[in-house]
Amino acid sequence: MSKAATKDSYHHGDLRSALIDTGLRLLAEKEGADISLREVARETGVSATAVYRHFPDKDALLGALAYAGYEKLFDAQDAAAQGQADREKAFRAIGQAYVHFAVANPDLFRLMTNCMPSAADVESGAFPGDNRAGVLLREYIAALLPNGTEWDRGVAAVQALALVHGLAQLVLGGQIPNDPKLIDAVVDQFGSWHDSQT
Amino acid sequence: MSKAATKDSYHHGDLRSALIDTGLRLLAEKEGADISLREVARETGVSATAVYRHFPDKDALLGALAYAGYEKLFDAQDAAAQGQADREKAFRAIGQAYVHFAVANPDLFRLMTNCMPSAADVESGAFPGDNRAGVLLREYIAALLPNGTEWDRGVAAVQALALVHGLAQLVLGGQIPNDPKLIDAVVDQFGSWHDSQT
DNA sequence: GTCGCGATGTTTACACTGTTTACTTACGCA
DNA sequence: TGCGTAAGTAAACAGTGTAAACATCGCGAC
Repeated sequence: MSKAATKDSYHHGDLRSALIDTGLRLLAEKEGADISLREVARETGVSATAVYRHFPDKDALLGALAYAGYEKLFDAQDAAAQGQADREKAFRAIGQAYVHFAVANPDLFRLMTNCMPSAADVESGAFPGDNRAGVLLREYIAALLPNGTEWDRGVAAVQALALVHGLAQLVLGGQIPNDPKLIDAVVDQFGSWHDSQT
Repeated sequence: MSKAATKDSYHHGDLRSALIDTGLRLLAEKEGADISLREVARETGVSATAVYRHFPDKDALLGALAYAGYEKLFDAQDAAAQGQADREKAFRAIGQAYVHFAVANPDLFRLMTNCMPSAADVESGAFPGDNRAGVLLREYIAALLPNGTEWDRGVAAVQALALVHGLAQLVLGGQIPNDPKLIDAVVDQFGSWHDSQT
């Protein structure tokens, strides 16, 4: 943002974020078709090789798009959790927000799952692992299983992640109808299972 | 199989299945890299355009590979269910077999999820929806929820699918350690949840 | 002020991809 | 025996990711 707004000059000003912006736009516009480095450059009004001044290769560009996608996802999850009365409802809202985000941004979400940060990435700080959703997940599970071992809590966390992620994937693939009531019911029942275990 | 074994002649004999074989082989060999039509043809010892006599385009070839993958997956699930004492254990074995298959064949599994048969495909008969795993899933859920409505059973089925599919995806992506004990525990606990609800 | 250097662009080129078109081969049936 | 057609080929085209060499601007040191 420091040297932006000089888009007509030889030097672009802030090409890196401009490329990310058009990348996100193309992902939102072109349903199903995957994105090409040259197209992102062309649509930004810049030569293809200019991209290489800001990203080592195409994967890095896609990774940056995925990163931006995760930030949008976390924002949506935060917003969904904000309005909830208690922690349990917030927890469920976060899970539902995950699926709804995937449905609303199918291509971006698919890209995100392809470039998903591994546990190593998060620990090394390359990805923002300290997002509010992750914190809430840990908090919620700790509260649900106060007497549970670390192992039990880990299993519960994995279950929550897998359920929500698999649900999103299946809805996107058309194996499960995109029915908000069904999605909410699946997530809600997962919560009540853990309730019944306390 | 009818006119095979004449691989040295101008006409290949059974090129279609030969292409599928090398496609599966390449998927198993090249970790992470995606497959190219030309490479499949080259590796089969045939020109690239010969592929088009058997598949309308690349997507169709990949679809055939995915189809073959599903058959292997269903076989693995059948085998896993076979040795189990009761239906409940068979149910869990099927779920675990799903994840283990994904871990053992990561690239094939990724391809399968990209070319996943939609509900419409299965109903139209394009994909074998009558696999033993699907039947067992329905049977098992019907037995678990004898008094449940159709809706309840649908929710339970979606939960089972989403949990197992999401688990496979997360393990493949490295977000969850590839720990068989963890995988089994996650699937097992899902079963005990439903047990506690009956 | 101006000068030069490094960051940021561009053009050109290469190997590779999926796909179309036109041509060739050989199998099976009349 | 001959021929139609299914099943192969080679050549060409547009598009891709990327490397190499060249051009342009911005900013700090003299």
